[in-house]
Amino acid sequence: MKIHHRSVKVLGRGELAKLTGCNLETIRYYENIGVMPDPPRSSKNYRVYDDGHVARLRFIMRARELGFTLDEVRDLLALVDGGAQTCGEVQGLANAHLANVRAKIADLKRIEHVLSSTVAQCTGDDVPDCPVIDALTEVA
Amino acid sequence: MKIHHRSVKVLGRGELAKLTGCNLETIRYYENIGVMPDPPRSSKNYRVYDDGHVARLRFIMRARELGFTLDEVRDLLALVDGGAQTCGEVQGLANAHLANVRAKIADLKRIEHVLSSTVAQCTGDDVPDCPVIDALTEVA
DNA sequence: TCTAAGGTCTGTAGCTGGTACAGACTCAAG
DNA sequence: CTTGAGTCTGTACCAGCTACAGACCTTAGA
Repeated sequence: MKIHHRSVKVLGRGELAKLTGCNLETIRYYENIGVMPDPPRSSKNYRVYDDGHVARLRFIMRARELGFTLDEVRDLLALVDGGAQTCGEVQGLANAHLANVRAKIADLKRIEHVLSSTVAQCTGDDVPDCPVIDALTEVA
Repeated sequence: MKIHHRSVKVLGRGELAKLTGCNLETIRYYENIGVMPDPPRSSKNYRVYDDGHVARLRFIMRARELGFTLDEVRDLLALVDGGAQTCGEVQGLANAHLANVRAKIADLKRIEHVLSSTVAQCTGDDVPDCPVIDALTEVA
């Protein structure tokens, strides 16, 4: 798998995984669900990747790091692949996702508030009475 | 299923669901995974619940609302069931969970920051160039 | 040249936390 | 008696991976 061809490095699946930090099996999964293209195969049916695959996988991984779902990633990629994406369209997707992220933050902050204020009432002693249990048990 | 017995109301699965707001199927799921006990059965094999089941299901639902995983719920219930829980033990579990919640908030805030500052650079025009795509594409 | 270690191939099962549906049975009201 | 609603079971499905079995292939060392 160390073949050079017109300065385009050709990679096996393991090398792509190592290069991108992506899990080996995840690459195959992304191909199955169609966010990564089915790569060409060697004579012995081994997947053969190039720079384009590296770039696309990195794109996907960055989008995932930013919390985009794979469906959202698909939408982003569809725009990019179409070659006719506009800043406005992409901005729309990103803003929709941003709204989700902000909603999750709000949820978690609410949870954090309830938890921390309840735990703050704990004595931490070896006694059975506990404000946390009370909060979970009490009839709202 | 409207039988009264020494002032202990007996409930069917649908009534338990309605009373707690829990999904019907979720109740069975909780029994399968062991966070809810297998209830006694009627002569025709129907599940029969009482006040104790209502209280336990509410406990579970409140813990879930506070973001405890079902594993964490199991731990909380094990302490309560043991009857020998101490405030210190419960506090430990709650604090561990609180740390997870805070970590998630921090992650999401980081994401929110990256996303919002990138989207802010968008013109939103019908042009193909887009700062969001650039951020996802650029070689880090 | 042989062999052993590693990479790759496929399909499939597992994880969390549910949700949903099919087909059989049962119960209550009209 | 019939009809509609409730319940029973097992099973499949969702996201987003991860892991493993068993077969094949490649490469390095002896």
